[in-house]
Amino acid sequence: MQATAFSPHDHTHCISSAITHAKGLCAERDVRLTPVRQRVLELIWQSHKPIGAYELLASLAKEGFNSAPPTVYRALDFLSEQGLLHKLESINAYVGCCNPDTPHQGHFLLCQVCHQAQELDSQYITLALKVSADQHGFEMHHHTIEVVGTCQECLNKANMSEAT
Amino acid sequence: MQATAFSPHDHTHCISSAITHAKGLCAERDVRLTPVRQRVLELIWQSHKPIGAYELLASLAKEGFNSAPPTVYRALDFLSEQGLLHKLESINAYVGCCNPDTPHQGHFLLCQVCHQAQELDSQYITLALKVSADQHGFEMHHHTIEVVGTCQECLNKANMSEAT
DNA sequence: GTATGTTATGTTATATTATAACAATCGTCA
DNA sequence: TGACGATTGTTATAATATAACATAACATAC
Repeated sequence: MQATAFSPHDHTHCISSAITHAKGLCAERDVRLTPVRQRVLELIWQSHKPIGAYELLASLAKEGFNSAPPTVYRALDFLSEQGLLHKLESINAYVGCCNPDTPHQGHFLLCQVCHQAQELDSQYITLALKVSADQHGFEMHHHTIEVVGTCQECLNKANMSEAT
Repeated sequence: MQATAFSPHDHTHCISSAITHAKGLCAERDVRLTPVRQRVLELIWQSHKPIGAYELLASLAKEGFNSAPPTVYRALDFLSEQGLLHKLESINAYVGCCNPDTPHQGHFLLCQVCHQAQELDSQYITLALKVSADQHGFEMHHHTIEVVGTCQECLNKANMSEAT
């Protein structure tokens, strides 16, 4: 589990390592990380916040890529199938997946102030969901867990400015 | 907690009791459950499945209500503020809230086969989310928990037809 | 009971998010 | 090379949601 989204960190490193990782995975799986797919993944990782499809599309357009909606949605579909990103349903935005090796659905903390997203992978949450589903005889396929609130960094900033 | 959505039950009773309940709550809170708001709530409860805004709008139109999108979205906003319904973010659809007295966010089981939704209120899920949030110093405001899979009824049906 | 402010609704237009459908191109490999 | 599947291009449209401003209904102080 990576837990750095809300903290200062070398994000350039995040991007390049995510891309390297993605290239490796796609090679292994014998699927094609084409230029537009790779660029979309880079743009997603470059953004410090979850990014919407049409914002991606605008960036692609500036860079001379084809810029009709299907282009970006196809890339998002591909990346999603490969587990390289997650869609945040409550805000219709996309984030890179921190751990694309093992299939999973993310659990997310979304900060209302800085709009950054932190992916979690809590065993407890997964277990609690499984227990609830089992109690109802429900067979769980996938899930969406999005917690909206204020991250530690933004809470600190708020406290600082209050103290003055 | 109510756990009947996936099981056969007297749904007419669900609808009327939900409306009676809503009327009481709105009276207590001194807010107005106007005709269009009440009708939207009824339509939501009448539907056995989560229902979309434009489907509601079509029903309202047939009944002679004003039928421009703001009408239904305003009603949905009101009902949501009063805790009388939940929005299922992953499918852009709305369901009546089983327990509008106490403010909460629902946890939902969504069946891929019959498309019904079951609201849960699991203490374990809530606790697991709180623990995860606390670990990250994250102040939780609200959340979206949607589990997609197959409900017991539909699993049974599938097994039955397999057995033949 | 009427002026006034507030809440709710009507109306038009448009923003935002996403997909359908079909044509053209690219890659691969027999 | 030619045939096939995968990918991309292109046009159009579907589906979901909100902005902005006008009008009407309701509440209440005077």
